[in-house]
Amino acid sequence: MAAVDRSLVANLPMFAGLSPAEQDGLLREARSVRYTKGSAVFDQGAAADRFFLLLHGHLRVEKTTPQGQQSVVRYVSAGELFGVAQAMNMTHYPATSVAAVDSIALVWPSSSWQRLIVKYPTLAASALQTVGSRLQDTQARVIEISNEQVDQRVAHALLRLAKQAGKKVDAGVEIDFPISRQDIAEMTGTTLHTVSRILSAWESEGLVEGGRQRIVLRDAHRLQGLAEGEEAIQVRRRGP
Amino acid sequence: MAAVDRSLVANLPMFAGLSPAEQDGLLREARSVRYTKGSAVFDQGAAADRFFLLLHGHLRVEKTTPQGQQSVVRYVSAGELFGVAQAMNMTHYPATSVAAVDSIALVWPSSSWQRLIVKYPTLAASALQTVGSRLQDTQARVIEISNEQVDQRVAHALLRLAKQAGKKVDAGVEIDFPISRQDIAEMTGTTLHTVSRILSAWESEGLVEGGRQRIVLRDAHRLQGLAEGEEAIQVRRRGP
DNA sequence: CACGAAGATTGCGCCAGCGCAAGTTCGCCG
DNA sequence: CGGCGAACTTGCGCTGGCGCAATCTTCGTG
Repeated sequence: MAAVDRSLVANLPMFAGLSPAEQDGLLREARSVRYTKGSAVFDQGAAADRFFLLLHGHLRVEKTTPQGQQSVVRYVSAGELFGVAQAMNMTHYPATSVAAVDSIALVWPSSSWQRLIVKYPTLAASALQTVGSRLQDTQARVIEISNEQVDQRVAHALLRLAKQAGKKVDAGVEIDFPISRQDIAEMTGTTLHTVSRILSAWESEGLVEGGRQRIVLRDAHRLQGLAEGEEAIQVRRRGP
Repeated sequence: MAAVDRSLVANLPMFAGLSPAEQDGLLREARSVRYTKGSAVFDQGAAADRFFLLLHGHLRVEKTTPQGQQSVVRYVSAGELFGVAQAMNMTHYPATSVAAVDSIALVWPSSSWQRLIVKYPTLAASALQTVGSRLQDTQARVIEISNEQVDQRVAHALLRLAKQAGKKVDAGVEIDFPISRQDIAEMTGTTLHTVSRILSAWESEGLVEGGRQRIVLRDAHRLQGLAEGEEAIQVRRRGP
């Protein structure tokens, strides 16, 4: 747990409004922790005694119902605040966060939150903005799931993932962490089987390229079209 | 636009941490505005130049996609902050708010937000909490829509509405504002037809009592059971 | 290098719930 | 008080996509 270097965070919006001295002050209260792929940063229902800033890696946030149904709520990318349950007056984490790849996060004790937001008002603003944009995303998802066909939703999900964690490769844009068909199903409110069928179809059309826990978008533009409701290139009906 | 009496708001959590003098100070910057049933408090896409506290009434918040699909995002009840888009760094309102009944709200200019949260830190905390619990609700909805059957979702929606805006009447608990089958359909991601069928079935079982834009829950307990996945009392299959 | 386990694919049958369409009731307004 | 429109109800047929189940592929591990 060496001191965290300012340069790692100085260009994040959250730190932008702070002087170097303030940045150091805020960092001094944090520890830096590594999480290996597959390990949980915190579990749904656990006491919300810490909050985090992801420095490196990707997390999958998932929620399980009392009946055992699981859903992927979102993915967290580097630079994002997360685990701020305490700030919303919740005593326990509402979901589980799992490292999708080896990751590093800054960790503060929740008990410092009140004191810190007084000292560094940017923090409250950042939190509000983080939570706000998450709310927007989630509402967008509700509307998608309510109004769109499964293939449109999968297209939307892939495009969003690519935007958030896309890495340019020869073949197109690859999603930069391992993600299974099951994960995509849980993001889009469908089943692993249906996702698999859809991706297979798209693969044979050259829209995407799949692999085990791997997806490359080869034609983001046509996917965008699908997401917006254009008919897939498919069995053509007999015309009049 | 008479001065707002402190007594109207003193018992709201948002004002609880403030001295009477501070309460007055905050109120002095607000105007009180009436909205007649059916009128819009603000429109989706409009500049977010004001934020609000609902004093009396109920609002329906709805969102329309570019393709024209509409969804009911939530209902706002008295005592809640709303229209705080500006606080999340959004320049425009992401949804439309319509008065479901004649309503009264306190209105502050968004431009004062920054100054006010410095002067009254409770305000930032309230906003964060408001947005946070909204996020929780919305995520819960995603999971419901993803994993539950339509009748379960409708049951959940009714129970939530009753909890939030239920009025005790002889026959049970009535939802305290006009709400159409269409509205419920838009909340649960289904069609008006399906909602109508479900409510008719429930009515004939004595679970609810309906009317034009009116719903009374007669047996919240059994509805709760349905919401949690118990089989409806229905055509019994031949046993083995 | 062989094996096991997790992930992915694919065929088949079925049904919840949507779309369409026709009718009914309610409440309001002239 | 009568007529109109909005809200609601209901029947019918069709289909998207789910559930099940069997098989294949890939990767990690001993």
